[in-house]
Amino acid sequence: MPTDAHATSRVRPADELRQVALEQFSTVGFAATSLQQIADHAGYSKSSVLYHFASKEALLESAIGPAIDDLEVLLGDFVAGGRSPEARAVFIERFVDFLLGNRLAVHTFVNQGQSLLDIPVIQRANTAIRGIADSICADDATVVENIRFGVALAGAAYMLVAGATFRDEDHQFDDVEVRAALITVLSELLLPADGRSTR
Amino acid sequence: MPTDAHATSRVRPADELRQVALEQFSTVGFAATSLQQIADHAGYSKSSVLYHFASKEALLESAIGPAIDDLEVLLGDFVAGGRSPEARAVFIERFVDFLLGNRLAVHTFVNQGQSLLDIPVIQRANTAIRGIADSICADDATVVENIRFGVALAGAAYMLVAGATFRDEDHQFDDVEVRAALITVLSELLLPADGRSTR
DNA sequence: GCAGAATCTGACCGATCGGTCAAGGTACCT
DNA sequence: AGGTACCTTGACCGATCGGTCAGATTCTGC
Repeated sequence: MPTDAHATSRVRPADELRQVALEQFSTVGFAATSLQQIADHAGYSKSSVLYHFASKEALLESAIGPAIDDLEVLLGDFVAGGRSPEARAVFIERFVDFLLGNRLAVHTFVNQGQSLLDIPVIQRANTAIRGIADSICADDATVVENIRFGVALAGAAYMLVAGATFRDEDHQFDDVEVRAALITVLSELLLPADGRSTR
Repeated sequence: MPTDAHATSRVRPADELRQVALEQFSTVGFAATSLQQIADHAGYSKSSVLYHFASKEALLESAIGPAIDDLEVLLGDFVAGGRSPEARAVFIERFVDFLLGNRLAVHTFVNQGQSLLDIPVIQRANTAIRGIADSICADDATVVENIRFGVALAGAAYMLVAGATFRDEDHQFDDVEVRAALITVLSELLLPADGRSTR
């Protein structure tokens, strides 16, 4: 018997499963999310999930892989360009847009990147993050610089998903406001300011 | 038998298990950590773990409960005191010391606080965090203010544990340096600065 | 209409999960 | 020696885990 729960759905099943899985992975955690839960949320059976994706790991890879691709492009462009304050400003804006456009994926590998080190796509993500850190902070960067960078990136990533937990339902932020605020705060942190050295 | 006056006192099993469990919970995740893993790491059997703690949840509660107690005291003192820049500066310093002294517990409920909402001690932690946010940010705080606060706290918490992942083995930070750097960065974010409003 | 590919599903597998229980070990008390 | 309170453990339980597989169903090109 066909279940018309998703019979009329024109969304491709694989995409739908990716989205549901990403929501679970980012909020509940990869290990804590079972294939059965993903299947239930998406309206499929567990077997169907494993038909579209060879394994739970492959599903994770498929869900956050594109975001890592974007991040690597972002990193490449930044490394190719200069490290002037102007270039940094452009990078910050693009980086915030990246965070907003891939918030679930970002939250997943930022929060769980250290516990999933044996998964290839996570290794790719960690490498990219380290690359960005190396690019922003010179080799002779001070501890303060490294802390500043880590606080900025991790804090920004956290605010996009978990931060919503601490807001009332009717006090949720507007994405446009969040974008502007994140750019402001990250600029304060990562751009040279009067009387402060960034390297 | 409570009193053991021998010079070399054995480590109490419950404390040892708490420590091992906390290391696992903070790095691998609560759901992803099995009682068997904890038992193996501590050199006990799974049954012994469940002898000292009624359940996996009770073990979590026992492991991060004291940190939440400290956080609540910290919050209470700050609320009782003023919100002057000087009071904020004192709070920031105490907060950083709290983070350094409870880094594993903090990392656990900051990163997983949203996925463990049904556990009492986690609810307590979330309430405390929200209380701190309300105290630092006035009701009429701008979006930028909220973002700044969230980035600061989440970023700082993340840097203490996960941040170590992105450092080479022989380039680890010194705690004294980290303390000073965190105070610097958090002060930049949360204290009123020239030409910028904090509320 | 029909063949074949694509999709979906329930039954099933070995492993592991959190948790229970009774038996045994050990140290100190009288 | 017995008693007893504390500690540790293996055997065991039902449930669920990720994953396999054969078969039923739907879709598509001819």
